[in-house]
Amino acid sequence: MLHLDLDAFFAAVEQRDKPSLRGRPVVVGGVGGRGVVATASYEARAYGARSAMSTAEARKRCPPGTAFLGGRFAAYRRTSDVVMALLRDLSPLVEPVSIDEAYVDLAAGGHDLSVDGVTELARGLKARIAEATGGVTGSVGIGSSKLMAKIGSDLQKPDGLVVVPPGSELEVLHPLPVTRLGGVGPATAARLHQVGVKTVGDLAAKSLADLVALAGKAHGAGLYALARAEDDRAVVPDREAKSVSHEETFERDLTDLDVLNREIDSMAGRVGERLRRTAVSGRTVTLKLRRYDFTTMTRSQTLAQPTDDPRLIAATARRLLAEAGTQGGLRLLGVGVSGLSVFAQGDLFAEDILAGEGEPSADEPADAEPAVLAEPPPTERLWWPGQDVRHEEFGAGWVWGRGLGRVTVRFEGPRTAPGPVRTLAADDPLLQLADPPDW
DNA sequence: TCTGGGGTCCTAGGACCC
DNA sequence: TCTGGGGTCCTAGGACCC
Repeated sequence: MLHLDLDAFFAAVEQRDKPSLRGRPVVVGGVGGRGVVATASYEARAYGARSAMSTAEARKRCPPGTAFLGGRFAAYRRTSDVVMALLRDLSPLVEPVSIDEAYVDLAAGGHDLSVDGVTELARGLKARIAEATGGVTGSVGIGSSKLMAKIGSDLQKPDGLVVVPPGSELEVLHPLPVTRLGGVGPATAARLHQVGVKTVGDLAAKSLADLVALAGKAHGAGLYALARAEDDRAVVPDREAKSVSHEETFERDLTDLDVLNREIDSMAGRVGERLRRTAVSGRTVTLKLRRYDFTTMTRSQTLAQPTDDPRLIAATARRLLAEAGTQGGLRLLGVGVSGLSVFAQGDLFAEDILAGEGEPSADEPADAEPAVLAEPPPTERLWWPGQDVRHEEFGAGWVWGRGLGRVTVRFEGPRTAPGPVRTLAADDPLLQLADPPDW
């Protein structure tokens, strides 16, 4: 198993693209009054800037001339894609953990798995990454499991390369602080320290029953196994998303319900757009709120049918906010959808709910009547339920598979104008189903 | 000018069902 | 005529990760 972790990734991309930033402290993250640091370059870390620190604190620590940047995620995404493609040249089993981190199952790539073999392979990979990205470096760890690969990549940052030879796992693992294990955060670390556990070796001396009592059933059993370097977690290349959400911390706490409701509409719009882009819908709408005193709560409601309709998501979230109240002011609101499935049921149904529940027109812009901006293009494609079809592939329509012998085509206007829904029978000529699958 | 934003997984209680 | 027992779904919160 190989683990790759790109070094100070966002800051490294900025330094690559802006030569004037090279060799200087760079901090990427929120630059507003309530921002936090996403990535600090190694030069900025020398002054004590760290990820997750408030940007205000980082400004105090870093000298004049430090660059504080808001971040250019499209550039980071492009660079990440280049790196992930290099990893996929090594093996079909690549699991991106985040934009700057991935596991690679080298065994599935048919490589020489000797220590010398994988060391050479990693050297070549690092060189290709630096070349293809214009100088972004990564730290590589290789071992007999995800655990050991990740521990290895962490051992020699930045620009590191550590191979943990099979058989030496416990030797490497046991002297390390427990906090190096994934899943041991501040809360678990504090509890472990209370019972005298500081290193992974200390952890390995605890009984399974002790750890389950301390950390719960699943977590306790997980710690027990990791302390023994027992880890058979597989590389999973394509994880399906389980939820989609958007949240926002305001520059100043907000109290006005009208203002907050407009924020909800905007966030529901973004969530709905992302659901549609990935051709999924969800049944559970969750409102997250953080009050003036940083207390955080969630309120959720599960609908009878999955939806991707921003209006229904917003109406549900608004109701949850009205029930929760805004007393004292809110510093954050978030809107999320979970319980995802691959088909969109019932935008007609959603219309019914919106129309049937009180003040619909008060919530709706005056020009809400759906606009058909374009007829569907003459199709040369076969569509069937469940098929993943991208917007640009067929112009103005969206296709949703329902698996019930019909296909819903949604005609989309500009981003702000949801279109009507037309349900087509399986034999509708629009679909040109030459060879209908067995629905 | 304390404390982001996007996620995942787990736990626990109550409702409900057979 | 003391108190069953699983299973699933829903909701809320917490811990954790990058």
